[in-house]
Amino acid sequence: MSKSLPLLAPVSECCSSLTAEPLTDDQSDRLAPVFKALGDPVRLRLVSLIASHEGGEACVCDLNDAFDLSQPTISHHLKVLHEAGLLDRSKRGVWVHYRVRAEMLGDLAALLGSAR
Amino acid sequence: MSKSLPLLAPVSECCSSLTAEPLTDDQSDRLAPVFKALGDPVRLRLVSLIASHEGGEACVCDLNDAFDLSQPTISHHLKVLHEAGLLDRSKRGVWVHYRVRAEMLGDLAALLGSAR
DNA sequence: CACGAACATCGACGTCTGTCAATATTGATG
DNA sequence: CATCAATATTGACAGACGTCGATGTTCGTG
Repeated sequence: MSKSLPLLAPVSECCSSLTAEPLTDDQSDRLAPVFKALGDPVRLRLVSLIASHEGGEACVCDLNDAFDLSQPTISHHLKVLHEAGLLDRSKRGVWVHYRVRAEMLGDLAALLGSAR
Repeated sequence: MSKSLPLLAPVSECCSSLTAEPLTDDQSDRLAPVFKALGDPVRLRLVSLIASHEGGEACVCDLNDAFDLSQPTISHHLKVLHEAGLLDRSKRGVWVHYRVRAEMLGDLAALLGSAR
């Protein structure tokens, strides 16, 4: 039985280098869903829309208008990004605001940047 | 008609920041397949195995043994990574060696790291 | 040239994913 | 409390994806 990390443990607690030694099965199983979440054009654009929005956060209502997709579809993509640990979610009245988790992106950047 | 970039143009020629301004449709369409390629545990482990292998490259024969998967399956994953621009491929006799394209990983890292 | 080894391609199969319309939930407001 | 607006959930469906066994291709070697 392995000491399991919390579901959304920072990437840095999981693995910090691609080159020092190969990822274990566990590490790649934990890491892959995060990249998979980024591996969709709509979700990538959502992340960039939120990141570039003033205050670093955006309301779902703003995001819906940026796509030619149904509201449930956008909601679905936001859920995927949130569950991957890439977006924080905060409810303010009827509105829901999403914010990019810079720590997570930073960890991913450090991981990818570790290759010579 | 847009000035189309070559299929495997460096990420840096496509977009260098997630926060300066949102990605366009074209940019996210171009970028998403790269992250999608990394969004599979087997492929992530392949990248890390190759990156951490001596000389920064590995022969397919070494990689096959590291997984409990069929040889065609590994070959398929290597193809996906290669076509995403993440791996370079070189044939030496009967052997094929793959090498991580550090430039591509570096570009991705810079992109992800651009979030505050 | 025949054979075997390393790797790729093909075709098939079950599962996962992105999308939608319909519906549910939550909260503000009259 | 009734209603409306914002968002989430559900169920369905087509297409994409990961995997395999079988087969093809390329190259070194006897």
